[in-house]
Amino acid sequence: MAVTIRDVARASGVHISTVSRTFSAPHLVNPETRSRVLATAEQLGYRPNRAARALITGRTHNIGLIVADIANPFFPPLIKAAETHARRRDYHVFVADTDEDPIVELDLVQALAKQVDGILLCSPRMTDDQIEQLRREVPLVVVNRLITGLPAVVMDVGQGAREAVRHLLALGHRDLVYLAGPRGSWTNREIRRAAGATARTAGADLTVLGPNQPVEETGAAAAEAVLASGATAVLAYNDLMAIGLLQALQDRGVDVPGQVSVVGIDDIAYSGLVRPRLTTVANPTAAAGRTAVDMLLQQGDDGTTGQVTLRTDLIIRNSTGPGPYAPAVAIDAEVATTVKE
Amino acid sequence: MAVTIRDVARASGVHISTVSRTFSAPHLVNPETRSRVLATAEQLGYRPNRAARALITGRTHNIGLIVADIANPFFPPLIKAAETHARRRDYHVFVADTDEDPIVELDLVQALAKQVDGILLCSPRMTDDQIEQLRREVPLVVVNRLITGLPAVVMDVGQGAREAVRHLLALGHRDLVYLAGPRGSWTNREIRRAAGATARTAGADLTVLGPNQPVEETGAAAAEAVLASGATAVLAYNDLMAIGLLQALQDRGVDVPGQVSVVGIDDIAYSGLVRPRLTTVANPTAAAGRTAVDMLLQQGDDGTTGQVTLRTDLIIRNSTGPGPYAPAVAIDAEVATTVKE
DNA sequence: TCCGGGTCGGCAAACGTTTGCAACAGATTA
DNA sequence: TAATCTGTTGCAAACGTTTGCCGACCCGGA
Repeated sequence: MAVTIRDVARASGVHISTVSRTFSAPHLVNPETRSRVLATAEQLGYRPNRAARALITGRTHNIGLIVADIANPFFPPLIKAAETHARRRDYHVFVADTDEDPIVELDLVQALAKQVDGILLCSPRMTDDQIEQLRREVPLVVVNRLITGLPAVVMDVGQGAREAVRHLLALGHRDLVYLAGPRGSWTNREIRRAAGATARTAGADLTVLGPNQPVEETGAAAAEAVLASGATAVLAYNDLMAIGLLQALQDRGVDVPGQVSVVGIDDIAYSGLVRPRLTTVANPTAAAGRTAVDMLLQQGDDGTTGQVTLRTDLIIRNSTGPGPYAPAVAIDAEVATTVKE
Repeated sequence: MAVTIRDVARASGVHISTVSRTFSAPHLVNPETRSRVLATAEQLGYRPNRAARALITGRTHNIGLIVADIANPFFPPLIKAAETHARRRDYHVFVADTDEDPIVELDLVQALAKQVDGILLCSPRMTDDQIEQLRREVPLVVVNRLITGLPAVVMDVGQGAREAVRHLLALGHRDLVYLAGPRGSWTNREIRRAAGATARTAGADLTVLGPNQPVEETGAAAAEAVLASGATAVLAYNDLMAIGLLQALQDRGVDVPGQVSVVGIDDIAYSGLVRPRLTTVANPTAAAGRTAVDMLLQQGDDGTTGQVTLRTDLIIRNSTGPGPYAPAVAIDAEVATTVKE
C-alpha cells in the first residue's frame, strides 16, 4: 500500500539500488537517470522508510530530549529551539518529562537509548555515576550540569548568582536568604556556592532555605520562613519560586521591594509581567538548546567532547530596592542600577 | 555490538522465534522456557530493536504531537499530559512546533506521517481540506478544532466565551471588544461567534480587533485601539494577549478593572500571578492531551471516530469590575460573582 | 583491433525482528 | 489401537532499505 523504493524503481525502469543512490549518494548516479528517478518518486509520493533505513545504517535520525518538567516555563524555549534546530538538520526529536524523578529519568534514557542517535539530558537529577554509565550506551550531551569528561553546555549561573548577590549587597542588604532548588540539581549547588562565597567575602549573611521543588508553591510556602529569618533580600533558585514568594509576601502585606527584595533566576517570559517586575538572572535557554543539538550531532562525526559555558545576565527590574545598610547616595533604584557596571 | 535477539537465543539455547514470542506473545511459550529466556535477556541487557520491529509490523509505537508554538504556555501542560499518558502505553512522542505557519505544519505532518502510528494535531492552522487529505495518509486526532468526520477533542470555548460575556454584561458593560486571535484558528472563530451572539442578544456592542498573533506583544499593541474604541470591557483570544493588554493599559495609567475590564482565555499558570489577577476561562488542557492520546490509540483498534467536547470554566478574579451600566446593587465584585450561577 | 580507465547500474547480502506453517510429543477420545 | 487435539518449538520468509562488489559499456589512445 505505501509506495516503496521498489515501486519507484519499477516505474522509472531502473534497479532499486539506483533509486536508493539517487537519494543517499546522488553523485554516483547519472544526472539524467537521477532526474528521471526523482520525477517518478515525486509523482508517486515516495518517502523513504526511516525504520528500514535505520535498521541497516544504524542511524535513526532521531534524538531524545529529556527535561525535568515540560510545564516548567524554563524548558519550553529550550525545547522549541532544539526541535527547530534539529529539524533543520533532518532530525526528529522525542521529548520526555521525568517529573523531577531520577528513577523515571534513568528508565527513560534506557528506553530511548536504542531508538535515537543521541540524547540531550537537561538538568538531570541522576548521580554522576549513573550518567557516566549511560554515556557508554548512547551519545549524550548534558545541559546545565558539568561532569568531567562529558560533553555539556551550561549556563554560567554561578556568575549570575554572584552578580545578583553583589547587586543586593550594593543596595545595602546584609541578611540574605537563598531559597534553594531541588536536591540533585547541579545548578542549585552552583548558585548556593557562588552566592555563599560572594556574601561571605563581603561579611554578609546568607541563610539557605531548602531544598525545595522548583515550583511556585514552594516559593509561596517559604514566605513565613523568609520573614522569620529576618532577612531583607532573597535570591531564589528560579523565577517560579521567586514569583510565588512575591505573591505570598504581598498577600501578607509585605512590601516588595520596600521591606524585602527578591531576585529570581531564569528570566522566564512572565517575570517581566508580574508586579513588581522581577529582577532576575537571564539564561540563554534557546542558545543552549541549539548548541546542545550541534554538539550532539557533531559528536558522531569526530570524537570531540567540549564543554560550553554560556554567559548569563542580571536583569534589574523592580523587585529589588535599597536595604537597611544602603549608602546614603544610592537610595533610589536608578542609582543602584549603575552599581552593576 | 548491541545485543540482539540472536544472542539471547544462543545464550538460552532456544530458537530466536521463541525469544521473540517471549516478548510479543508470552502465552505461546512454556512458562519455564519463558523465565529462562527472560533471565538471560535481562542479564545480557537485551532491548528489542524498535526499528526492526516497526519494519515488519508496520507499527512504530511512536506518535507525533504538533503544536503551533511550544513556548506558548497554553501548550506545555497539554504536551506533558500527552507524553506521560503515551509513555504509560509504551509509546514515544515526537514533539514539533510549526511557529503558527500552515506551510510548516503541512510539511511536518508529511515528514512525520511514515514514522509514527498517528498524529495529534493541536490547534492546526491548515485548511479543512488539507487536514482531510492528510487524514488519508496517517491516523489523526485534531485538538481544538472541529472538522466533520474527523476525530477531535475540543474545549468548549464557545461556552466559555458566552459565560465571559454574560459576566461582563452583568457587571454593567455594554461596549465590548473582542481582541481576536490568529487567522485560521477554529477557536478564534468559535469565540467570536459565541461572544458576538451573546452580546447582540443583550443589545450590547462587540467590536472585533484583529486578527492578531496570539502573543503578549499584540495584546500590548492593541491598547491604543481598545481605548480609542471607547469600550469598557475586553475579551481576549488568550491570556497571553490579555496580560499584554493589561500591562500596556497600566503603563498608560488606565485602571484595570476601574476603567476597563479584561477577560482572558486559557487560564495559563501565570494569569493568577499578574496583578490584577486575570479573570479568565479555564481550559482543561491536560485532560485534552490525555483524551487525544487515548482516541488516537483506540483508533487503530476499532474504527470509531468520536468527537469529544471538554467543558470550560469561567474563573472570576480581579481584572473585571463594574461597568458604566452597573445595576446599583451589584457594584462590587462579590455580588457580581454570584451572577455566574 | 585491442587495451586501459572511468562511469554507471545491477546483484545480492545484510540489518533485527515477527509470524504463518509445520513438526513433534504427550494427552485425550473414539 | 488409532485418531484427534493441544501446547510448545523450530523453520524460513518477509519487511524496505543500504552498500560492497562486479560487470557492462563507452571513450580515447596506441
